Amino acid sequence: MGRITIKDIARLLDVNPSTVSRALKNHPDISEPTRLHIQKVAQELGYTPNYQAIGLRNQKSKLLGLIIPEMNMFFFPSIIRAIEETIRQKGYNLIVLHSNNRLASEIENVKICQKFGVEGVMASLTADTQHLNHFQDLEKQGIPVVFFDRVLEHPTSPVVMIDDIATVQIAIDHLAESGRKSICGFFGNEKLTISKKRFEGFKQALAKYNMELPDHFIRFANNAAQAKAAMIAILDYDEKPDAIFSMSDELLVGIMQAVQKREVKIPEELGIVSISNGDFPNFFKPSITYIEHSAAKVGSAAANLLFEVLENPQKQTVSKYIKTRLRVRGST
Amino acid sequence: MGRITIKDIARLLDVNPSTVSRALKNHPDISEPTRLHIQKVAQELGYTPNYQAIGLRNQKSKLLGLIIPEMNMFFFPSIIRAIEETIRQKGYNLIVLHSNNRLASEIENVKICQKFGVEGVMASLTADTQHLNHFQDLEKQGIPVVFFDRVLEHPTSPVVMIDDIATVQIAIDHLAESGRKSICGFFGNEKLTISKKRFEGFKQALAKYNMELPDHFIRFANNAAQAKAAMIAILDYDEKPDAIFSMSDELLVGIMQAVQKREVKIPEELGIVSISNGDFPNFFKPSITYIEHSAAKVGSAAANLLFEVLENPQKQTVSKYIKTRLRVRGST
DNA sequence: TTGCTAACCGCAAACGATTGCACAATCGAT
DNA sequence: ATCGATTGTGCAATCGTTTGCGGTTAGCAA
Repeated sequence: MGRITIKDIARLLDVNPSTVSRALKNHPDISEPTRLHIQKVAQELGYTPNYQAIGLRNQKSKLLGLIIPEMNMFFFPSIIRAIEETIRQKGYNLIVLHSNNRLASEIENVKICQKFGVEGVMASLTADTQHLNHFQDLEKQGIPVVFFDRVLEHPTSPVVMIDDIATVQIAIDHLAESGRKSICGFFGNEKLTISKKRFEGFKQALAKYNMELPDHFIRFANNAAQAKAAMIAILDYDEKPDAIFSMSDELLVGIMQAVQKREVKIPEELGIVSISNGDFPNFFKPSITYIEHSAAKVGSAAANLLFEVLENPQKQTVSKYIKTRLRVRGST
Repeated sequence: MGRITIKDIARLLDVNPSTVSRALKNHPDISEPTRLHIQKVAQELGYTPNYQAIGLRNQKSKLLGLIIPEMNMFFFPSIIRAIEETIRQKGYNLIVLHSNNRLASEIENVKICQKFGVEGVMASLTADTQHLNHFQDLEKQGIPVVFFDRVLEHPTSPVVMIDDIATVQIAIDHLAESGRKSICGFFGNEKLTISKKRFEGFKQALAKYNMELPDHFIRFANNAAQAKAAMIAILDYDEKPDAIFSMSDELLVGIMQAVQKREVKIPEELGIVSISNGDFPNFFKPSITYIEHSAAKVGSAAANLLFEVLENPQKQTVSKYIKTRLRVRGST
């Protein structure tokens, strides 16, 4: 008792499958009575088009691939939500692949995209990804790729990201203007380009205010637990910072665990600013001042950019920078 | 300059596509030299099997569908991670569909599963889902469905969930044993079966200890913001509870925002217990005591159950209850 | 040489849907 | 009445892969 096919309908109505196909897509060749009749029967039988067959015939799949470095609670749920919403309006669906922070998985995920014949790919890279050879295979086959957030320095494809340098600058400006003089910076995996860039912005911003930057005020952490440990160490030093900059929600969570553990007074003893999607800063008391880095905007921009490339394959598509914005809360 | 197909290889080597196909899958009919040669060439050319064609021919897709009511940060990232990991070992991939808490989207998502020819579906329902007609269409076509977490009372398919009554009992036992006498309960959308069941368990557990339950100590909230508002209202009453039970991480977050805002002393003035996946309780100070409801376990159990049904289509497969466990932290 | 069996490979149909083309029927115009 | 155009439908190939069946060799025994 399998699914109803066009062939089944054709046999039942004693017409040719081609007639059914045309009737179902309102092809003008089919007379109105025939068309309506076929559509009614198809409806009654619960006909559902077979995307595998359609895809094979038309060489498209109505599928896009999304490759993310890991499935965590911080950034990617919002990203996925935004991408889904954007592409569904155009009749596309998403196959989400997580790389578990491993390059080997990422390479495998690209292969999976190929096998399923996705028409385009959006990707955010693992920390270990140092080249894009595996993605070049895709582009050789005419499958466009858009990178977002965790990208490489010189990608061959368009990219969606924030202006890291400027964003960090906003954060440090804010801290400096509110009188902070000794700022400690938390960054993600140091192999990631966004970590490097934000760190670069951090150094530039501090230089602007002639602030010193002791080595132990620069912390690279791969996850919340490492951030927590690093933050505890900092709080146990004699020479304490009077402000913290965090480049992500994940690090912020670790930092705040340490802050709560050591019962540091925020903002009196310590000011805190984080780059954030906007949810986690509200989970703490006081709320954390943040630079809004909207995952939703990144997601929809990536999807729209991908469609641009799909619709104008020849045209050189440029990268897109998402605006960030300071949201002052109670931590500064 | 499209992708390399079996036909391309066959033409190049002047053999029949069937020979290439058999060679690539180590069919014994093909002699070793031929087989090795074909495999080498396929490798060099970067041949990637076309799942659309394979699926069409073999009537399978190597795709499973996952339908979730919404893409939030609380439960579903872990679920997705666990399911992915489980099914990938068997060579399957996942297409994740979110219903945005709308029944219409859920119905559409089922249709999408059909179109893509998924071999099975795992689903968690929206609050508005009151019947499973749309899923019965799937099962009529021989596509098994496994429901998890947000399920209906009498599903026709196997279900993965926790023993709601017993789980809440554990929580209340713990609160009662630590001397709490006046417990306020927070529950999710009241149309959800899990909300109803956990509320039922809550009432039973309180009755066991002869505790009273004023109406305003029962709160149904659809999200963290509603939980926060409700919690603030409770803290502003004259008659305050001495403990809070929360049925999910999402509600816990709202509750804690209110607690922090009103600067309630935890656990002195108020004890808190939540059902939780285990991450969020650590984000607060003190850490929140919770009943561990492992999303990872639910996810892998759902995937394994689905495979059981796929591998033994005739056998009646039974539902599975995931064990929960009390984790005492600082809030009680 | 004949007969027989393996070993190896090709042929062709099939999965479901689409589409260029051919063809039959109808209609209007001359 | 004949021609031409228009309308409506069928035929058949195609997408990439799989697989039952058949056929061609080689090898061996009688």
